[in-house]
Amino acid sequence: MSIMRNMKNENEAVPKKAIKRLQIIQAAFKLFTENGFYATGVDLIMRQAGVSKRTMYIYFPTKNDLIVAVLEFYRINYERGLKDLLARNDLSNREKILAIFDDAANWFGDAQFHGCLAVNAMGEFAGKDPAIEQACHVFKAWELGVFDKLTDDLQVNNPKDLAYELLVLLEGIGAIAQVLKQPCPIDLRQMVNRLLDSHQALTVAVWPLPVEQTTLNKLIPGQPMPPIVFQSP
Amino acid sequence: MSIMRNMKNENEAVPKKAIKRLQIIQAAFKLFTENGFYATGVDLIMRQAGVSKRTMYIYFPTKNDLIVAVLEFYRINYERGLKDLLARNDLSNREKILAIFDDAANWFGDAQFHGCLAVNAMGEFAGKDPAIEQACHVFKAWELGVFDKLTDDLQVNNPKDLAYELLVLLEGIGAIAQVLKQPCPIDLRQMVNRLLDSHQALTVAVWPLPVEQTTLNKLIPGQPMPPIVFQSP
DNA sequence: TCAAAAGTAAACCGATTTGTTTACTTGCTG
DNA sequence: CAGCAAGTAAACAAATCGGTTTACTTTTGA
Repeated sequence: MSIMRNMKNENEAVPKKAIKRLQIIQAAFKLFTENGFYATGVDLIMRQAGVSKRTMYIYFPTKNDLIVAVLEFYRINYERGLKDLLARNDLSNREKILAIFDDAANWFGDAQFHGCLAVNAMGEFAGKDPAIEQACHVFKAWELGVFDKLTDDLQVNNPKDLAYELLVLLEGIGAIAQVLKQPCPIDLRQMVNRLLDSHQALTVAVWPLPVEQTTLNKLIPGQPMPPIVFQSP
Repeated sequence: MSIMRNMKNENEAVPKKAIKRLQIIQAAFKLFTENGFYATGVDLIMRQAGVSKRTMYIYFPTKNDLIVAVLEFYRINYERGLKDLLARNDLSNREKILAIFDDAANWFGDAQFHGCLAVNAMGEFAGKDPAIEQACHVFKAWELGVFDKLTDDLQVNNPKDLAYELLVLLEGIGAIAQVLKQPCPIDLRQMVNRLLDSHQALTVAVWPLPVEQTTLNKLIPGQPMPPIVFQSP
């Protein structure tokens, strides 16, 4: 069970007032994910949530308000799912990054995977509802921020760039999985490892032997060489 | 002007019968791209196409039939835009790949960029209309095929994997651009080059200096070393 | 205990949706 | 030039949309 599919039911221990609100959001989240936003009517949402339409419109005066709340829930749910992993101190940052991709690959491989909700929302509301656009932006910026925190104390020259490129991989894998609906044919861990290596170490492929020592010396004059990493071709 | 935004007007020299059809498809393509599928009504499409509703429903019995035709047009339009580039014999395959990403970066950087139409369509119709799903699948499989052709006579171990990973980059960059609406902060050519290098050459990062010649020799015992490539860190 | 708060169920509203039909006009071609 | 194919414009239909309102019931807390 991947993080994003694991919707924890902590409806207890929460102010009772907020329970109804959460019921609505969770039902709407499921329906929006599976059927899209425009295609999901409010009548169906209220029926699935077990809530009257009047109550719904007290908590969310418009459907778009509900959509914004669902996108915030989407992010908070993901954040909570990652919390334990990110807090572990027995894992290196590289291992945490790899774990994120392992989990994502598991999620994307689900036949029920319908793509990133924020991307889908942009496809339907870009240029039409600023609040929804903003919520999508916040989600994606948060994702980038997760990788930022994991790369900034890594020994790399441009941790921000590395974080962005990791997000590129994550989004790319997801988008393709959403459309092709086939198991990802590549070794994702290997791809991530290679990306990390290419940032963490000065990478040089050599041919033919013998390589002159002077060639290696002038790669980055005056700078210490980064760690040695071997990669299979 | 990127390939995907350049909608050639070859309405002349085409059977007059098909002109109306193309008018409808082009208008629908623009509206679906900018406003989404569900949110775009057929009345607006027919008005923008300068065509009566009756004519529209003769060419496309249902709105979803039109959507399928638009997705096919989306692919054919892209294919035609790439044709000249792919046919050039003064460019290496690596240069053609880089040119595709240059063009895509230009396209994604447009403030009017609304993401890949096939991905957006899946977000709205996944699990609801098999014909639309199929059209999206065909589009993405075609994109993968373009990279397949460009990598299979490259000197790499797993050209299919490389092609898939190139598509991952393309999709990832696009999805992030769609949501964040910010200029891509990374050096895309460098990222692509590094990916190609990592497949084309045995890559090894070295530290610390001096590196012993024997270290290099034992990388892959008995196998010839691949070509030398220097990459900036 | 009792009144306010919060919830339900369902009718209702006007606007909009896809899709159909009718009456009329244009344009090509034998 | 006659006639048919193909087009337009607009009214129309049935369903559904987001959202409101009304009448009634349940829950809750001082």
